[in-house]
Amino acid sequence: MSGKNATRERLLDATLVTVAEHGVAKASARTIAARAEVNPALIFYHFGSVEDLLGAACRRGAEQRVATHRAALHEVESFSDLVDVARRIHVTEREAGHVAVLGQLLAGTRSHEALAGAISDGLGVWVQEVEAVLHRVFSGTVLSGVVDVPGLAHAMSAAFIGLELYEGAAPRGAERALASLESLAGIIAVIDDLGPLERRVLERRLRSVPRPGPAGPPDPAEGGA
Amino acid sequence: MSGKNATRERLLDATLVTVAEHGVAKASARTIAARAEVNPALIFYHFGSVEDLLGAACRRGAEQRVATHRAALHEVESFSDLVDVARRIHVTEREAGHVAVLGQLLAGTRSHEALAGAISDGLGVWVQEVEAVLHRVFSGTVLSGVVDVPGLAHAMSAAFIGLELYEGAAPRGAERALASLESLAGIIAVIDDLGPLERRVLERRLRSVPRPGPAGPPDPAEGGA
DNA sequence: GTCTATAACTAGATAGAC
DNA sequence: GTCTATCTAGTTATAGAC
Repeated sequence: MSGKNATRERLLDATLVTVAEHGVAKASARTIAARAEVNPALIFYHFGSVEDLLGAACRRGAEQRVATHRAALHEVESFSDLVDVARRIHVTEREAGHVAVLGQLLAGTRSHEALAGAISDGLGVWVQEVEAVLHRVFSGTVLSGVVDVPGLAHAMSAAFIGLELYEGAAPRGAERALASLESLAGIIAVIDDLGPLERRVLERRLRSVPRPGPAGPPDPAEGGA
Repeated sequence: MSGKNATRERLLDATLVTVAEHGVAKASARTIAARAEVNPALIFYHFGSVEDLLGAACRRGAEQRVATHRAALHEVESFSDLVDVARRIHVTEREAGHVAVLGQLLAGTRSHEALAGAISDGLGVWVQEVEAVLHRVFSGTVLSGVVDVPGLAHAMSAAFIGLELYEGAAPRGAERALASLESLAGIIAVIDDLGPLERRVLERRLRSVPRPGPAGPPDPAEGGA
């Protein structure tokens, strides 16, 4: 596993770094190859096209980043914990621009439609992890069964990516956005810590809220993995 | 005001359409000029560079889209209304990809850093509108004063842009994300409709939640307009 | 004020040498 | 399996005609 794999790995890593640092617009065969210190033609030899390389790097990157934070995510037990971990992930990934890679590729999908599948898969890795966390966070609370957890996992993942892109243009605004989530976490904590009496009242009232329906079929692209 | 302005307008409109339909990657001087049925050189004559044209189109587009939905936003009186309007905006803008333009340019910022100012301004137009709506929605509720409204306006705007980008790769996922917000709106409605007794209890408990601090300085870029 | 012609460069992709 | 040389097409931008 020296020759071929080494070049492949170098190219995949170089792609992620290039997209993270300079955006998908500058992620050409030449710039990526230069960063990998490899001949540009090898991109087409190993991956067929720049687009396919981007797709492969996307899946790899999502796995890598989620793996980095999986331990922290597994320790989340409350919504406050979640906001806390979100902030730490934000800080960790901000500098390197790792999460923004998904945003970059998401934007690139409009011109390179074949990327959609890879991106959907990459996003799925995050969504799945977030969903598991949310299930844990809401189980046993008054909100269990009322909140559409899988849907919320999608919403939070999309929102986080929006935030990471936002960061690039208006860091102060992104910071304030994240800070506001902390006040939300505080509110949810209060609701969750109500006494048994108030809790009973709230539970009864919440029955009027329409329950989330079944999931429905997934996106065509994200079926695979 | 026939000649010059007509060409300028044509170019601005063509830019928005091109970015919305094919993404910022395909928004070259040639493709934009072709869509405007104008000579590519006129872009450099009127705007100096493609980047500056993108910036000008961004500000214009933000104003245009917010103006389209301003009336609906002004009628929002509750969180359920807001989710409802958000969904209608989503449906209206989805096809044309108008909101995703901001996402596209946000992604483009990493390679064209001079764009940051224009994008921050464009985002500011949305954030300001959302902030006004949120103030109205939360005023008089138990959550008034507890929620960091300006921060939340930033967060919701960023989240919405993330969602519109998401739509491009995984429409089904974006749909589920939006649907989950409706269950959240239902929960907030319940909390807001509590009887005076429970309301009093909740209010007292919420005092323990740290109040949002003052705003702090805005982003360097979004100071101007 | 408007546009043509063109320069200087970079893109993706391939054929074929080694 | 790896890389050089090269082709075609598309990129920004400008100089100068009208």
